[in-house]
Amino acid sequence: MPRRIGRSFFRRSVHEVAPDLIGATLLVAGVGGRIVEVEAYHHTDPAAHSFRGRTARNAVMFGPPGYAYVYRSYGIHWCVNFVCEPKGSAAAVLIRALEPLAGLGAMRRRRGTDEARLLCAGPGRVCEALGITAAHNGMALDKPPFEIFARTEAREVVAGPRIGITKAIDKPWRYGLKGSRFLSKPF
DNA sequence: TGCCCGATTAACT
DNA sequence: GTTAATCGGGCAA
Repeated sequence: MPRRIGRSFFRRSVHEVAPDLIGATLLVAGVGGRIVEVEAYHHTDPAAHSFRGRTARNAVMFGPPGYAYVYRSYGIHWCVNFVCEPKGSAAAVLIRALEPLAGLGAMRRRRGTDEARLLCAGPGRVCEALGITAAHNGMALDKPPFEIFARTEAREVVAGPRIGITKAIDKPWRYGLKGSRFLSKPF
C-alpha cells in the first residue's frame, strides 16, 4: 500500500518538496492521478504571488505548510498550490499536470473531452478535472477531500524554467517526470 | 478611481 | 501564430 503523505512532508524547502511530489498521487474526492509536473514559488521570488506581501488572496501562503492555496487565474481558471516550509516563508508548489488514474469518467465530464492527455495537462485543467475551486482554498492536504500518497517507485525528475511568467524566468524551478506524455509542455 | 497586467486555455487564422 | 474570456492586485493620479 502507498504511504499517505502527512503535514510534515511539506515543512521543508520548497525545492525539496517540489521534486519529491513528482510521482506522488493526488486525489480529490477520489478523483486524480500521478503528479507529473509542478513549479516552486517563494516569497523572495519576484514571480511569486507572495513577493509583494500578504493580501486577502494569498493569505493561505503565509500560513502553516500542508494547506491548499487556490487562486483565480486570468479571471477564468482555478490553480492549486501546496503551501510549504515553516509558516511565514510564503512558499508553495503549483500543481501543473497529472497523469489521470482515478475517476476518469468524472474528469471527462468536467473537462468536456475524452482525450486523456488533455484532462490534466496544465494548472487550470487539473483544477477543472478534479473539481477544485475557491471552496478548497485553505483546506488541509491531509484531510478529505484531499488524499496524497508518496511515490512508491523510482522516477527520473527533470527541471527547467517556469512557464507563463515574466519575472525570474531564468530560475529552473519547474520540475517534471522525465518523458511523461501528460506534461503541459515538454521540457 | 482608472488602467494595465497576469503562475491560462481554447478557438481562431 | 493571434486573440478573447474575465477579475484581483498593484500602481499612478
